[in-house]
Amino acid sequence: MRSMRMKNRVTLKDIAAIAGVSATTVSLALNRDDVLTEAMRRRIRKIAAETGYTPNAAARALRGVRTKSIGVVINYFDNASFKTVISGIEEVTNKAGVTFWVAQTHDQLGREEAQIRLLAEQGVDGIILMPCSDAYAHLEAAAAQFDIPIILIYHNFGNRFGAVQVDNLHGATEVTRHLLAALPDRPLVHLSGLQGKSAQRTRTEAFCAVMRELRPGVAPEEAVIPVQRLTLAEGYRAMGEALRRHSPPLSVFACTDNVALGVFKYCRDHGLRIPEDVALAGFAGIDTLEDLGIPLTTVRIPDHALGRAAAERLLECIDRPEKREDCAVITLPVSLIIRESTGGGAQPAAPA
Amino acid sequence: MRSMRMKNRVTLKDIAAIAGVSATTVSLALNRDDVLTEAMRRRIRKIAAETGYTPNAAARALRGVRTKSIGVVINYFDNASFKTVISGIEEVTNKAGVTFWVAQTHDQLGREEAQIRLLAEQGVDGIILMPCSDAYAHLEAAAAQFDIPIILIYHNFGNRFGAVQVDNLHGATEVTRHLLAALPDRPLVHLSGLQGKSAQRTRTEAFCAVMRELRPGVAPEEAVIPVQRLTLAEGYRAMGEALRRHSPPLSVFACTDNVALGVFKYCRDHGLRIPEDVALAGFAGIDTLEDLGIPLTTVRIPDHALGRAAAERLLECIDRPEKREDCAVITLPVSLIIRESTGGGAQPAAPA
DNA sequence: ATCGATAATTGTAACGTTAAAATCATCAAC
DNA sequence: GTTGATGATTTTAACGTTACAATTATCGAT
Repeated sequence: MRSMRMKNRVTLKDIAAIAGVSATTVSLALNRDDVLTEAMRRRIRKIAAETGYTPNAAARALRGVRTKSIGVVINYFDNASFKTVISGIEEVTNKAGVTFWVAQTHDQLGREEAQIRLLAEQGVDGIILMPCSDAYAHLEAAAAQFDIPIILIYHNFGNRFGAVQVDNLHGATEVTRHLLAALPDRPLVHLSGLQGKSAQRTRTEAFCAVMRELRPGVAPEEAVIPVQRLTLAEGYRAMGEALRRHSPPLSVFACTDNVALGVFKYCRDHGLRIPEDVALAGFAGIDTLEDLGIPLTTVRIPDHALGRAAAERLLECIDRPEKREDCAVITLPVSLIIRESTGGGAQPAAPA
Repeated sequence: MRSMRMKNRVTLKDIAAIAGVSATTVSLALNRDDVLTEAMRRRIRKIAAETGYTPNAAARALRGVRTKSIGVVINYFDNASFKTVISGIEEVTNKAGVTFWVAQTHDQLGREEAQIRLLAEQGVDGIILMPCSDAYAHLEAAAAQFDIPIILIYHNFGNRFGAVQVDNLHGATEVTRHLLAALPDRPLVHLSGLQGKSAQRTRTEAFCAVMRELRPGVAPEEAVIPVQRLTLAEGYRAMGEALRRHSPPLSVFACTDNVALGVFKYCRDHGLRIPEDVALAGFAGIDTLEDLGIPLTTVRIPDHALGRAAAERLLECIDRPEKREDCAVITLPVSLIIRESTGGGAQPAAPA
């Protein structure tokens, strides 16, 4: 029993033989509701169910039919936003009977290109991509060659591709204003990500704009300390750098919660109190931090809604090819969450 | 230029036409090194590269050729182990030129079944599965119907499937012994996961065995407090339950780091000090906790090696079908990490 | 030059599905 | 009871690739 391998998947032809009809009839019975006799359709579907028939996706794809699958490409599987975006995507695709494949790029252009290509070769109907840089030539090539739509998330390339992002401008402006207002007497530095991607660039620019407005005495560039990657370790390193420029008390705006965690650790290791010695804010709230007792002021971004929006747009582009010309960039709102790392709820975000 | 969609992917036949040879020759040139003239092979490969040819995966799969892709199915994308297992898998598959698709089951049997089926239909050569229960009928069915191997991770179904797991018995025994030795005067409870899966069952059994040996006065069952899911919230709830049975000081062995985090939070919220009032140990170390300043005693499990081992075994089964009969369960060693949540490094694990 | 043997290349068929065209059945209307 | 029209079903062909059998080219030995 166990060793009996039924190597041969049951196929349309098999069912056709059992039912005494043609393969086409079986195909029609299984895929259409408007064409065969009710009785015939039911009879064939019953046989299909009993024999455990499953359509051969390869044959379908070869025939040029939708595979009802999409690809999702992100930088790292352990990106803090990943699980939430994915759940948003899943919500939409599940409802539409579409499955998705996930791949990671390690934030390397070569891998991004390879993964996109692989997904396309596997016959996905479209791709949701968190790009690792501003480069897009390979994306245009792939989209054209395989004739599939690509929707970007978190970043945008001007209006070259459809994209869903968050309001980095507003978020970073708010955080910066908050830090300056809450602790007007302290120097403020910004631990800033590499400027190769739109989201990071926008945050940094917003920071500089607010600084120019409210701290006219300081050259904003002086207050920007670059981190090479958005990691805890880099945040730790950059915080050391910051303290070489300013002695506490000090305010810090980290471009990412992950980077902010590096600052937390640095302070713990060096006996600096938050917020007394170092006021700290992050960005792109890791929502588990609160439960872990890490009260970080941050900007919460709507990862779930972003995933939903991206999936909805992609499915629309797949169904209606004319929609692919629409390269609008959707920007979702963000919200400032004030916690103890910047002095606690002293300044409510809005009157109750 | 941009609007020019070259709907037609270049195919073997196209290259054949350009080169003035047959499609078969092109296929040979691209896939084999031992059959054509060196010159011919080079000439054709050059054309293929220039035209941007990519093989049609669907056609290959239909022909019954390996797709060089495998499926990885886990419970949740935000499972703390996920990113590390995946990186282990990726290391092996990358080297072999194999890609993988990832899917999640939400720990629901129905979804597990559906995802496996979908992956199989897409033509993967094999599947690595973190099962959501002890049920395996659907797995045997899928493995037989699609003639693909399945390797389990983290859990095992006796010797019915090849599996790679960690030494839960040893790990749980060590933690329990450590807690009893470090704090001999306190009551000890175990927050225990649902017993439907082998890993959780083994941990609970190990706990009970040690208790029977070293605390003969207590019925081990009395010391077991079940959690319904392996979440922080459930850990929080269960901790309340524990404190209804025993007043502090108390020792707690949580079946999972996630559950232990719930205990941490409970203690923070209720003014209980760790380890003074509550000594706490977890399992399956979340390696970021240390950096976050959460000094949890735990059992570190080798997620990366586990991913590697599973991928290696799967690829072997794919290449050599006779290996599929080998349903051995590989058990990887674990290590006890002692931190402050059980009183710190007072008891070194082994003499230096 | 012719034959044999070996290497290089090609033609054919098939994988499972479905769009489109073709055939067949049914039945109302004259 | 033949005609037309409508609906149900089938035949044919094709998607791109590769295993296999068949063919053709090459070249050394006679």
